[in-house]
Amino acid sequence: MLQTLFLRENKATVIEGLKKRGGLDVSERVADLLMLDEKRRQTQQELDTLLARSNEIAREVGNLFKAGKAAEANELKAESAQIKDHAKTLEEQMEAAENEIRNILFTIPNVPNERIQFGNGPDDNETVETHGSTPTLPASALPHWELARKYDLIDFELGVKVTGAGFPFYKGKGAQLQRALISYFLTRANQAGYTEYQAPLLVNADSGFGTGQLPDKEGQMYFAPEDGLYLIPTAEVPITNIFRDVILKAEQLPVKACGYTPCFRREAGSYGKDVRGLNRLHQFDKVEIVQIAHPDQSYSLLEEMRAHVTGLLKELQLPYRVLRLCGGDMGFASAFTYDMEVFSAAQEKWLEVSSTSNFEAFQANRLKLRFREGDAKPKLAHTLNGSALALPRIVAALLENNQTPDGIIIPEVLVPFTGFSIIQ
RNA sequence: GGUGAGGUGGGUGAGAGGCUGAAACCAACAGUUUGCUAAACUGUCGUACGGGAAACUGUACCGCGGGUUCGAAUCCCGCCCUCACCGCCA
Repeated sequence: MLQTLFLRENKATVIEGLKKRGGLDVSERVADLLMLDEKRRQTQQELDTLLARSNEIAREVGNLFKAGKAAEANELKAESAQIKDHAKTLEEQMEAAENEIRNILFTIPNVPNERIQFGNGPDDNETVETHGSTPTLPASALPHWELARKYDLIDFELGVKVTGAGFPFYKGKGAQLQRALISYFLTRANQAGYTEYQAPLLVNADSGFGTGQLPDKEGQMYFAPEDGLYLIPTAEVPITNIFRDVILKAEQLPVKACGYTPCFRREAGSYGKDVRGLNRLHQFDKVEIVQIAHPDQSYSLLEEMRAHVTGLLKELQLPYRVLRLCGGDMGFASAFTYDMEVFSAAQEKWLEVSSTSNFEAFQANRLKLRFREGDAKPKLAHTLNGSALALPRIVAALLENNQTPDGIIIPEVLVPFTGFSIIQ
């Protein structure tokens, strides 16, 4: 959520910047909002004056009663009654204006950073880095869902029986490979200075609101109505919300946190396309890295996070590319996003395995996540997060790219975690 | 699930209709003292939204929402949450 004050002072920049999101035009909404804001401030001034008078009367009445001048006190009471009526009207107006302002703010996405290009969608993203060569597989090569069956690693049908589509069982070496990847990712995040958390998998509405899943994208989350709790779609939600309503000291920045969680996504409406095998699931595992940063540092830290993620991909010896998303393909809250994709050789497809973003102050504004320098007024911090990494598509690429007539070769860095070097 | 207690500033915790944005203590920060550290002493020490060039100043906020009253942290009603004990259980 953008700040009203920021909007007031940077109206033109905001409107221009948002056009990069596929030509989005917010000029009308912003104009409405600023008008409401103007009205809100006027109303507040009026109301404050009124309440100040009311407080004054209350004090006088008290003094008069003490002095035994009941008659004079009763006169003042009459004035107070009038003020009260008027104040109530003004309060209602204030509240109405505030609500309208908030409702408009909810519809305005974050302003893309100046380095972000105009674009309408995925086709306009720029590749900023590629690494590794795509392996050429023999004609007999299999897609990962067939390899998973051949080596008895993943059972999709069993998942359907027990839960439903998109909830696979991992089995034997398949399950062990999952555990190894999680452990490897966490170990590397720890080494990079991220404090590990094991977070709740259900969160309350305040948290969903804090990171921006609510009020808009509630259809994406599983919901337990009895308890009013949401299953997390990513560890970003519980981990970032640790810092909701927190004022940090500037010296504490950057705060680096990480965590492994299963992620639950309803993926409503995405059936039928690219959903085979591990490509898109309702439940999947992911290690997430999060940073809370000083605004001056957030972009250098974003590069650090990108290097962390690509470092993992290099170690896993997966061919990858890094995309800088264009305005039209970026998430609602993001100001700058890198997507990391690995090449899945049998499907001959690039699969997104990480999305690493700087939200600048957009999320922090909702979270009321601030920092203080010296004894200055608190300022909003910047938040960043990235997958490091999401498992299923990594597994898909590993299985496909590393298949040999003898079996599936486990990358060397993983062997200490799996305890085996080949799946046969 | 049952019963009871309670939600006040970074923490502990007082306040029980006006003098309370809130005592005291702890923590934190700045300074004095000191060969250094510590101790001691002094001072500062909530947030938001307004007004103001600034100094400063107005309003709101004591879990949340209503109500009573000239006046509510304090009284009344509803809700939420936390804790303790019992029951059940990983």
